[in-house]
Amino acid sequence: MKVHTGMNDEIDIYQDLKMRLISNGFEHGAKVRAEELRKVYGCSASAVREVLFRLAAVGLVDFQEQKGFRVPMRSPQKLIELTHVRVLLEAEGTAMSIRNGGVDWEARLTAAHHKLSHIEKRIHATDDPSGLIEIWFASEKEFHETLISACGSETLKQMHSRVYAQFRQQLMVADRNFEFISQNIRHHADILEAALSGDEQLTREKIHDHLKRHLTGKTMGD
Amino acid sequence: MKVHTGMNDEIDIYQDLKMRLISNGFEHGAKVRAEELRKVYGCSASAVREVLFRLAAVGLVDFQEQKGFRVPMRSPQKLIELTHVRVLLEAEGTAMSIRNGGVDWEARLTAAHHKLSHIEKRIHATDDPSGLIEIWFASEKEFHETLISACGSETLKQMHSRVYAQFRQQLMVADRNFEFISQNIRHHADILEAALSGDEQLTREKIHDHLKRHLTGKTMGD
DNA sequence: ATTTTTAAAAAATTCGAGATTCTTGCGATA
DNA sequence: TATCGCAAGAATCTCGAATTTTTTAAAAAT
Repeated sequence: MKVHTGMNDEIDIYQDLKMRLISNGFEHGAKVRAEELRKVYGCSASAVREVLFRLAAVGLVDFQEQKGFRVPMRSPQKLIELTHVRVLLEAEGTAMSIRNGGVDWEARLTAAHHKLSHIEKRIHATDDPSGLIEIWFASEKEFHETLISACGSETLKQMHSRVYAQFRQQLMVADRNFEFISQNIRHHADILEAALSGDEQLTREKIHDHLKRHLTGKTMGD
Repeated sequence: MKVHTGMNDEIDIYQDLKMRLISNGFEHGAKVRAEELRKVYGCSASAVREVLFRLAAVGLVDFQEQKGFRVPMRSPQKLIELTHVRVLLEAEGTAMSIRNGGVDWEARLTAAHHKLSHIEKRIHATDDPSGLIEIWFASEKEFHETLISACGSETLKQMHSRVYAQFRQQLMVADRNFEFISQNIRHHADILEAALSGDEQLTREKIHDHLKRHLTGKTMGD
């Protein structure tokens, strides 16, 4: 039997750092020093270094020879680019899912939407949604991943996963009032409806509509 | 003054390994042991390990926790998936280049095509094109990268670069007779012509036509 | 004969110290 | 006063040994 020592495995370090990076637990543009994180995780600098390399692979930290690691800067331009590629992949993947998915996929999509919708209504109803943000993040991710889950292309899914993570990282998540939430409820319902109707083109449009406010360069609010 | 010691910098290791991986210098599915490559490059295993992590970022090696690195297996399915995503990104990027590129881009594209066309004609004319393969690879890459070079999205270009490398890795390059070359000459010319005409939709189709034989699951020959 | 256990070998990972490279601040020179 | 050079300090990178995990092989048990 394994004893819980308080030390963390590398996977935990990876997941923990990934979460911190995506949920803006670091200042954008700040250095990420392996030597400092070493103390936090109770391991050597090399171990952290490796994890950082793996995170750089996903694009969540930037790596530069002899300069170490940095949290990517936030920029309207980058958000636009990521949104653009995300829509491209997500619309294509969803269209493929519609063709290949069948009842099983429709069931999973409905389930994912049900959960997401539930959270969003709770957020919409309350004054202080801060405690629900984490759950909402997870549900949103699951819904959008379910959309493309039956596309049949691991390559496309991996690609989407990377873009999605970087997209998230570019958004500001701190102290916002979730004004967009009622709009989002509508969007997600529209996407679900279009997908279940089997109308590929309509679904593509709904996905595009859902994300198009991030293509203007004006919004950094979610 | 620096003395040439025969030791290689990490960047050299990276480039060298990348080339070996793309040009099928390893057996597919084979393990890539840092401990073995250490001797080849005259450095420690950790240094190689880091390089391998960076290559795993591009998808040229697979990494698994506690299992080390492996050359990705070749499979018709994977080639189809990579081709699909590649067409998606390349068609989109080229369409954007057509909109944003201007004369400068057209000039660069014409130049890239000129070089590529030159090589392809030489290959078409000779009996033993083996000495020209490397140059052809580089020219083909440059042409396709030039297509999307004016798209204005670093994100899209990076994504494409990854997919392109993996796509290449999936192809068999050994001892083939370049029967496809005359077909390719036509394809590349068609793409150039469509792009210069400013017809986005036509260009998308020509790019798709160029790569569609890899979408059938029957071709592994280039 | 097949499965399970156990032990040895091999491989992958971690570690901390030493080497290298970059950054910073002070002083010399123009 | 501004620019350049230099040195001290800090950060990054490299290394080979030590540790942990996986794999292999042989022996024991069913």
